[in-house]
Amino acid sequence: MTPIICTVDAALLTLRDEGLSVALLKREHEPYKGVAALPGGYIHADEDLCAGDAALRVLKKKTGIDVPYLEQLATFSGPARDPRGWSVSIAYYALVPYEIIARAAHPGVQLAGVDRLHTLPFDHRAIVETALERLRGKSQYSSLPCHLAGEVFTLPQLQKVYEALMGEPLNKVSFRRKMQEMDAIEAIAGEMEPASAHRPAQLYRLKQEFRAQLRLLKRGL
Amino acid sequence: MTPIICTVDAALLTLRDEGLSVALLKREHEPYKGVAALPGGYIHADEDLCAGDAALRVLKKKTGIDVPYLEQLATFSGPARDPRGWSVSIAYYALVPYEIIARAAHPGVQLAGVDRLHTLPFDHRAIVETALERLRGKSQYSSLPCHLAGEVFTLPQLQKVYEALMGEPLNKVSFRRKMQEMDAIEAIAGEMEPASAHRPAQLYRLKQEFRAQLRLLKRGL
DNA sequence: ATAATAGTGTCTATTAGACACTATTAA
DNA sequence: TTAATAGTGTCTAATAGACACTATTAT
Repeated sequence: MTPIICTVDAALLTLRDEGLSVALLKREHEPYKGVAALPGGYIHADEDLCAGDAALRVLKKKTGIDVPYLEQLATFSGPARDPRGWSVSIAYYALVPYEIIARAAHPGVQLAGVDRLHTLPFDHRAIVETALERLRGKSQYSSLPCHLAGEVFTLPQLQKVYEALMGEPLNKVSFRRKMQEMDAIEAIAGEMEPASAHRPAQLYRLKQEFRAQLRLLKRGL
Repeated sequence: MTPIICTVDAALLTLRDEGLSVALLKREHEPYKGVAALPGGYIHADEDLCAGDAALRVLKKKTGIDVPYLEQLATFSGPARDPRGWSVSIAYYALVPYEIIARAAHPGVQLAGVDRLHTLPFDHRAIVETALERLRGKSQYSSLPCHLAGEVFTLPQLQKVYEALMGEPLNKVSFRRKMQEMDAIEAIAGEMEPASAHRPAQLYRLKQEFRAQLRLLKRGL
């Protein structure tokens, strides 16, 4: 009896001007050697303390990035998804502000717009779709999108992030009321865009205690 | 290098008068032989088409029940959760109307109220807690609780199910408006409780198309 | 001053909840 | 008829959105 193959895969998502994008890497080994795919790899039973650690290790090794937000997505499994045999992939998604990718990503990391994805090997397409569903769903009623907005951000910037994820414009007054009610971000003394010909916006950051845990709204946006 | 142990575990949840309960079974083998635990077992690479199939197979075999609603919960993993070695458990939760359990469950199936759980082996406690969080969270804005309400049910019964899950009384008018807006259940010609000394209630059932897929509300209950 | 965007006050529309009323059954 | 619960109409409260206004910057 051949053992089951245990791997992790991660959809590393970021928001650029071109829209939401996912990080792809050319595979170094068979199967699908040379094909762009999600970063992934075997669980190392001798060093990983859980599958999430394996995902962090793989992401750091293959993309160069210490991802600030990682969440388990779902586990994909079956006899046919990997040509090597019956396999389990514990899939994660990571949210990373684009500024971190621009600064730290390995040269081989490609960003592909999620709305015009080429075919991906294995069931990586399904993993990306599931990640988008999760991200868009949780954006309706949580602080999750803050993780795409950068270390510090203004409310107009954050609103644009939410709008990009929800796919529709939001009311400015309502958005600000909701952000206040959510109580997940805090103003920083100091302002931004002093080089711009208009009133500068207040800077905010995600409160420390909500970097790992989400803050939920009683009623959505 | 020892291979990673791949298993599935399931929290089979049902709603009785005593409240939300989870199905436990005395373990037939080591480790923890004789201890009450969640139904679970190895993935069988030669017969299971995915981990969800393994969960259905294990539940049918060990509890006697063909569960009508099964959803993947999360995957638990690590070197210490199982004394046999580095292991992965793909955890599921099942929702089953109590009438089905009363009719079909094997004699060995115990139901334990989730609010006064004894210690459970492995990380089964964490699995149950995660299932409850998921169930209660989704109950706020989806048709999920309908799966605990039986094959056919009345609106007052369904409201009691939602109230049990949300832990608070709901406004009758608002609840009915939301159920109508959700459009996941349909009235059945015929009525119920003709043996009762009051006006009989209209019977409803979950629409066919929402047995496998959830229906979501734009704004929660 | 003007242009540009940030931020807020306030009115209106929508949605949720309270409450009371009618409906239908058995005894 | 009464008692009991189902189901609904309608008023009030709470929430969300529209819109306009003030604020602050560079030119």
